[in-house]
Amino acid sequence: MATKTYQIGVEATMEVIGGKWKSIILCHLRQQPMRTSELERAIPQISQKMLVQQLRELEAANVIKRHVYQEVPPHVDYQLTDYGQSLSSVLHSLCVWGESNIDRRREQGEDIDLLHRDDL
Amino acid sequence: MATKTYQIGVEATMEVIGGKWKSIILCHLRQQPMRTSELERAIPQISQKMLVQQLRELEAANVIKRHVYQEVPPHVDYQLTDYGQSLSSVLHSLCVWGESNIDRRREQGEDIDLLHRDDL
DNA sequence: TGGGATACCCACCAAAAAGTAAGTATGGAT
DNA sequence: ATCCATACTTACTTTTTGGTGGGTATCCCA
Repeated sequence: MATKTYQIGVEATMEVIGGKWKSIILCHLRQQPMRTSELERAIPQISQKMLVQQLRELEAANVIKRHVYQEVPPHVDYQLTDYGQSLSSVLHSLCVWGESNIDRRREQGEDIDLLHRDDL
Repeated sequence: MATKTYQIGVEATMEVIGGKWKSIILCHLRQQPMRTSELERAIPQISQKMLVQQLRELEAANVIKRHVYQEVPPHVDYQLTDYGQSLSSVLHSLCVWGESNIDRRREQGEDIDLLHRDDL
């Protein structure tokens, strides 16, 4: 079997949280468990297909856990695993830097808006 | 002019450091200024085209600076701007989490290798 | 005259990621 | 019988990203 080789740690991190949607999903789940429909509302630009696909990949990477409530209509939520919690400070710093980036660009005259700041 | 709207700060961060290569390039530049050929050696999987393209985008985002030495043969290097430096702790935490992710996977029996740890 | 070194740039093509729109399944309420 | 809500799933298309192989420019040196 071939050995998988990384040059530098960040490569492995980006396999887990990289891509257009994963870090956004994780930042939301960092604050509280959320069900599919809540995530759809929190991330209005995402398609249902991408949301489900990204959730499956995050589950496979063991950073989130899918919890099914035995109810009708169906009720499912997603939350960080303990391992996913270990990403919490990384995710927080990603949010905070983005906020400062937005502030800076706004000061330079860009017409730019941020709806939710990360408070925790 | 349309207002650009972000839901959450991490979206803006990922515009700057997202994609397959940008965070890797930045992690290398975090340690010291590097010239094109050094970056090529440090990131052996990247093609010349992608390297140049990503460097241009990082320059446009104002996180790195291109420095031309007036010499023959040509000599150029890239370094973080002051603003790029503000990403330093984010980049470091991305490297460190990746390292722990690799360690964990190795403990679980994966055949996996990491060449360079982030020491600073 | 032409080769070496460095740092590109460009045209073209392939692969991967993402978007769209529709369909499936469950069981309760009307 | 039909509809509702939720949480998917699938087929198909478009967009984005990445790869290949070439070419340009400079000046020195043999």
